Amino acid sequence: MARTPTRDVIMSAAVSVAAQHGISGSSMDEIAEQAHVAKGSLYYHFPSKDAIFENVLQAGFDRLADAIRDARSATEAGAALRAVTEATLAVLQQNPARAKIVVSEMFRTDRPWGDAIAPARASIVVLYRDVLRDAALQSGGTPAAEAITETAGAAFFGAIAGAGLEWLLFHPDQPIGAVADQVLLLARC
Amino acid sequence: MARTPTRDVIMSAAVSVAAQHGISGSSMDEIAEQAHVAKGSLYYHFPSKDAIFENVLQAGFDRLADAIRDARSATEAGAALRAVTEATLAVLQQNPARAKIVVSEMFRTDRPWGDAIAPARASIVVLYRDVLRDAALQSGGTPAAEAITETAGAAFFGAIAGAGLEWLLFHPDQPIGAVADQVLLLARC
DNA sequence: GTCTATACGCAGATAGAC
DNA sequence: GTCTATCTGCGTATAGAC
Repeated sequence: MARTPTRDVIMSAAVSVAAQHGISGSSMDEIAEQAHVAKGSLYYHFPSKDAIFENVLQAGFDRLADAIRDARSATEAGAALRAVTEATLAVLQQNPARAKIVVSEMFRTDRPWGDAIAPARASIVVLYRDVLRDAALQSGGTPAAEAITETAGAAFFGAIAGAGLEWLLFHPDQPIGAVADQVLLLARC
Repeated sequence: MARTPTRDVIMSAAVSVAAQHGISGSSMDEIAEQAHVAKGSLYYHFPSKDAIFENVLQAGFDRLADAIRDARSATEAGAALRAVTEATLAVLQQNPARAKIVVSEMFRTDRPWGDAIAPARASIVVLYRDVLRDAALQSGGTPAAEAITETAGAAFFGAIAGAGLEWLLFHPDQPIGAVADQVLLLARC
């Protein structure tokens, strides 16, 4: 079996540690231990602790964006809302540790790496907004697509994230479809 | 004017500092500076840093729960969904610094004070669930109220929180009613 | 590329005067 | 109740051998 590059091992370890203690609460000592490398080696692959988590978040946002795009394009228009919801939940489920970090960093603007990841973050909100716009057009144009803003996109993301974390943290035995039902239930009240 | 008790000054300062740097990133030195007291005085009013934030979060959760209950009971059944949404947004807007902390701690289970605030957190999710159940009964019993679980409550909270933070952080000029519209738009797609 | 050893500052917490 | 002074450990980051 091909050996995983040390750089990736370090990033995985960082995700795992940060899921437990938060990013600020994660020490380079613990990341090194979890990655089975010496602390000094971390600084060969990354210039600083901040750089590690900048890369972690960038990768997490990119993966989420890819999942949304895939679900949106691989689905007939009428079912896009459910497809995107389930695709997002699947990404969260696939790596719950990373999910906790990505979700909790989605609305933090005060990080050293804030400027670097802002575009990736913003594009995710826009993607969710566009999915909602598609659905509005599909259902006869009410509300008007232009009336749907990034704020609604953030609400959609928040709904999936809230349900997803409740699921993974407190009711992990629920099937993913049932969780999606609870999210989409907001769309029917 | 009556002087604010030092204990409250410290808690306000802690909120303000944590909104900028996160809880782990907040130092007792900076909290003391912001509160205009010496660091030693913090330890007269609280036994530890953790204790300060346990109290901050408990108070934040309690205030949110009160707002939800008030909005729910002061409204005729048909408008409860909007009333609760706007009431929640108003709480966030009234103290954005506290809002950031409360929202970001809603789905963290790994804190020293986790057990202490878990009941308050859980009761908020249940409150949102019950508001959704009310709305389902109101609109003719579809879906069945029993089919609406805490997961939907968490989704509802997440939707409001996501929209609210997007609003306060990136589009603070929007009127609160417009933000509520974007949240409730999820309910109409 | 990976290691060990170490420099250096900062954070949480305590002691004790006033 | 509030202050100043101080202890102590931990955390990031660097130096340099292998």
